[in-house]
Amino acid sequence: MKLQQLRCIHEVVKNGFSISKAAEALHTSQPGVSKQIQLLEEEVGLHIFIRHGKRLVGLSEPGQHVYQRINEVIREIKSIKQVSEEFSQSSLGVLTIATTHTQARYKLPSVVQAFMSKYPDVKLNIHQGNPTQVTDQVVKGEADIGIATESISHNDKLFCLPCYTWNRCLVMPAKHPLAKEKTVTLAKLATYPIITYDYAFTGSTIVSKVFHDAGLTPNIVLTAIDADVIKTYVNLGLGIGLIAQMAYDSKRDQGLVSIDVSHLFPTSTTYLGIRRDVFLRGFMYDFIEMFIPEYPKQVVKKLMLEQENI
Amino acid sequence: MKLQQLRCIHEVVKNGFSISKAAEALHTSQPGVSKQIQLLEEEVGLHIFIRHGKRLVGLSEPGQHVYQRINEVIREIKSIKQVSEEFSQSSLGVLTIATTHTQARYKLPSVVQAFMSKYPDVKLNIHQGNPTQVTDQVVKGEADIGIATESISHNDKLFCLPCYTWNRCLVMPAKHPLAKEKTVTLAKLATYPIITYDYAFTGSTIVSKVFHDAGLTPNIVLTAIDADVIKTYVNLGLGIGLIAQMAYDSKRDQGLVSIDVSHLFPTSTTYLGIRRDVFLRGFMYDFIEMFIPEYPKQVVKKLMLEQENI
DNA sequence: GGCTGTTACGCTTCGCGTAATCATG
DNA sequence: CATGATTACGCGAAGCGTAACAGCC
Repeated sequence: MKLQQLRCIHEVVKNGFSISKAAEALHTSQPGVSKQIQLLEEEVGLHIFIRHGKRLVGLSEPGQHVYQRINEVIREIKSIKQVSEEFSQSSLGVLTIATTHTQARYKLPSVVQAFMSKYPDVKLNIHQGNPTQVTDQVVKGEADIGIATESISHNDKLFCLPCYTWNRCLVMPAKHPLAKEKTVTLAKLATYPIITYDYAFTGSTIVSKVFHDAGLTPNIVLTAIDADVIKTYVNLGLGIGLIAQMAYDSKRDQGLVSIDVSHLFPTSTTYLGIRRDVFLRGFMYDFIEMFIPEYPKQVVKKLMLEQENI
Repeated sequence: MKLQQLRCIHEVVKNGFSISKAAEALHTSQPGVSKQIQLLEEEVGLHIFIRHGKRLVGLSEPGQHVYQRINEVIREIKSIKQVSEEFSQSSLGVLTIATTHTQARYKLPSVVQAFMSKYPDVKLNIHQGNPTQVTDQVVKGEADIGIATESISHNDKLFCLPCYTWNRCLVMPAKHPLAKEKTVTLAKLATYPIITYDYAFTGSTIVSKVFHDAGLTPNIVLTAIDADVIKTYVNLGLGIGLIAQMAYDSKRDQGLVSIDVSHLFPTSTTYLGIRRDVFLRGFMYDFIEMFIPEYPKQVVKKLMLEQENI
């Protein structure tokens, strides 16, 4: 068994079962990839891919198991390279952060700026997605650090640090009738058309649970992945926005007013998650400390060790 | 980077930093291994091994990190082969059980016998060790299944199933003064010389904790890894044995009497542990069911899935 | 017929084995 | 001087690229 064979399979799956694309990604020829896959399939004695004629269309059942392992192998290999980069004193490197729009837009910019000036040779990637995607990317090793709320802390493979707590607020045009009210109740809120995050009502998230427990059905007229889009539609008068507190800025969001609704919903906690078993480069620890000063390298290391064996 | 290079490093470390031994284990030549290691070290740009002259004597600090990753890679590769063996309908295979002497001697024999007659082509290995070693072997992938008490369930990487509960008993020669007592107290027990398991008093195990909490210091005169050895010395009159209930057999252990002391110690639970992220072959599920009929394949799978994301 | 994967073939490289050399205790 | 690691060298295999061929939509 050769590493190259595993890389081939990995890339083929990643590229939607296209051998040609995989070959390109691997900087090699199409026939080479084809051959390697066949060799591995021959060696393990089973078809990893499902083929329609000559075209690959999916993973066979054993193939799915094999692919899981291969993914882990590729991750570890990447990790080995990180170790080498770290110890060869190289200031070069890559840091990939997976996070939600709210973080990327309102919390990270200052941190990112500081980080980039301290580590000019580190390439910084920010992958955006909903909390589930963020968790996934970190688990798969596609991102080094994930920053998101709630669900990221529900995964065994991840080590999570609570960063800060926050709650929600409403945003609406200044002339909106609700803007004059002193206190908003859940019942009243449910009578207005609401625009909010699209993942807030998929699965059993906090917001949907609160309404459900109160026996109310909110009138969600529109959902979006990020607060900027939500605010845009709020400005158009399509509804009132239910967003994270930190996504409202009275200066920037002229024409909109915000009403705190932290009495209606439990506070949420934003977590930073990393894979437990991954090698962390110095600058990764540093990024964490820049983001949350309470967690310098030594503290993070200690916390991770403590969790390793209960 | 080549798999063979990783295998070389893995074997060299496993064989006490001997390139010659590693070469033998890999069925290849000494120079070949030497070369591959150099190539990898060159590629990652750092020395993985510490050398005294030409002899390898240990892992450098970066080397330790690298070695951890390599270990995982090797494990995954092994796992891929297991997948292939499983799906190619092969009845061939290897099942390695890590367990303590008590299990191996008193609980497993009937299970092993049944397993071997059902799967004559599966090679069965039993690794013996103390609970810590058992846990380690499963974590490292050197064993597929670990069966031990307590500490095995304290590891994040392992999925554990409670098997049964048990407690302790005393064994002593029939003519021993304590044999006439109706009930043994902890205080009285502490006045006699005791022979017990050697790991029962390392770390914060249940037995040592019970004595400590009572403000007593037991008089441990001798410790051994297994109950058979303990009983041998008890027979010689060197002390009374404190062993697991299931390790006493009134027929086999003629000349010894046992006194139940389950009122003095909390019950212990024996767990069966497997790595969460490993591929389990059909016969492995079957072994688990043979050992604990309450856990057939479907139940085990369901429990593992439930634990994956809380 | 355009896209995509497989087969064919030749070149180059790389891994591995043997033998010789070197360092160390 | 004996053990164990490195260097040297030659053979054979394997990976890869180009080109030609074959199945689908």
